[in-house]
Amino acid sequence: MTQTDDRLEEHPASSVGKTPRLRFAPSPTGFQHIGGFRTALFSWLYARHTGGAFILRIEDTDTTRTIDGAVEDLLKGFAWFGIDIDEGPIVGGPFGPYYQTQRKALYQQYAHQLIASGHAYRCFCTPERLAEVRKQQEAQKLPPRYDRHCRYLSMEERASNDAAGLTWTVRFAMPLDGETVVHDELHGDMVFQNANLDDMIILKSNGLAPYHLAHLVDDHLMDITHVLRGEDWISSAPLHIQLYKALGWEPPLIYHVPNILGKDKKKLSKRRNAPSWSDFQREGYLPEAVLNFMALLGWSYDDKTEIFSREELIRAFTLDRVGIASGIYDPDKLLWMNGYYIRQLPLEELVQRAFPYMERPETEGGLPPAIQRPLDVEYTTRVLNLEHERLKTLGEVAQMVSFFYSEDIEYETPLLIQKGMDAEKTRIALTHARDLLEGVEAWEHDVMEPPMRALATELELKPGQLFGSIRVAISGRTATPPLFQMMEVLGRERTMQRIDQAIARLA
RNA sequence: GCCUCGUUCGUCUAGUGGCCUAGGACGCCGCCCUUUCAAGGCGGAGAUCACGAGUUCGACUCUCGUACGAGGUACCA
Repeated sequence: MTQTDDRLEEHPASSVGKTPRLRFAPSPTGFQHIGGFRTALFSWLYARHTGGAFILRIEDTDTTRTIDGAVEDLLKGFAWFGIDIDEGPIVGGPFGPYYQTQRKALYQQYAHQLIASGHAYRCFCTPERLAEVRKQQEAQKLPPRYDRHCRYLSMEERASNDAAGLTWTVRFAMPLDGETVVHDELHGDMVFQNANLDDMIILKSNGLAPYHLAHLVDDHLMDITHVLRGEDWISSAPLHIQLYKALGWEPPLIYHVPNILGKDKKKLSKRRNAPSWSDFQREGYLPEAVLNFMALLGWSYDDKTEIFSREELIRAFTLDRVGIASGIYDPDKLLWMNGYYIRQLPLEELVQRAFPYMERPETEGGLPPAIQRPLDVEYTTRVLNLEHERLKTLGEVAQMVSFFYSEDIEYETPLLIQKGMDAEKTRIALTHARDLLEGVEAWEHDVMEPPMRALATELELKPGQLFGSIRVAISGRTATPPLFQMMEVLGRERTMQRIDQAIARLA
């Protein structure tokens, strides 16, 4: 037998050569962070790359932790990123339902099948007893594991427990010796000694299945070919392999993708250190930029390309280029990439996309107050044209352009006085500038600039000294777009008014 | 503690035995452009490829060990 044949045998026929079907299966216990979306993105990209299907399944079997609105938030996030779902809640599909709580009977059926075949058993231990066992094991520095008490119960004992009305769970009877090999497409073979493995619960006393059984039954029934999940699942993979074996099913191809870590090098967590998709949206990140950034977290195309549109990503994405080492999420690089994407936006589109951020009420998100509404599209286009390459997020737009819209600008008077100047010299310089501008025939930046430069020379000032004062006078700040373009957009009347106000301040 | 996975510039990464005196990007620094701030251009610092053995004519690339980090160790996913 050739080596190729061996590999084929390792890889179940059910998953090789078939149209790929990949799923993302989150539990609705909170918002989904960038790490979760990244894993979903890889599955989606591969499905789109191959013409396969992307399925969303909600793993809501832990009813105590389910949070209202989590699924809606997730769906909105997918929509924001442009990740479309072929089968799942709302869209439906031939393998539904796509909520695990609605598939309860299925898990029970297979749990009982496993009991019947001797691969699982009923466990009557109370949580109290389990806690006690664990405590003792810890005291003896033994690995905490179920002591398999109920695995060896006699028929009579089970009958009497039933008669006493004791509740029970179902546990998987792990092989006591030998080893389990988990074949992972990214990591290769991972070998586990069965003696180190636990008899895990595969059916809870409330009749619902925990992840281990539920996801596996669903993946099989939904004909999933490739399973991508976080590497934090590696340690339970041998259980899953044994489960597949006991059920007589071929496992799908398994890919444990690296986790995304926070600055603290800990796994990104919903409650601790991870932003949600809506945080990015609120702060004015472009979904295509965040998508591009996420794709590069644990995947790379080559040694230089890193800007990918959604379509380019689909074309370029393959699973063999997914990495195995977890990486730290770097907000600085995302910020840079977002600025890059903003700069690439056609001006009209920037205006359109920046509008919501300029119009939003000041109470929202603790961001700067809205500027006067309704906004004039033509005027705003001219304003944003000047700020375009200065923007890193859309969220900072309102703040940056506010002086173009408000009648009263605020600043500290000393800001007007440039290096090497004093109040009187500044006042005189501004007065000269005022008079010159008054007589300018066309209010256009390239018309105003030459005489103003000449004025600076005449007054024996450096351009920066004269222009710096005017800059503060008309904007109230020291960092702005180019002065004369700013004046042109601001208009003659307002510019003159502000210079007059500055002169008055210095008097 | 035990089990498992991982380890290339601060960060994301390229690299599959000789193309590597290790390439790109973000960030950082400098110069140029310039009325400010950006953007852009150019250049720089920054990795003894975690460490130690071994295999080999030759190792970032293969093997083993060690260290460190992370994940798991629930009737959570």
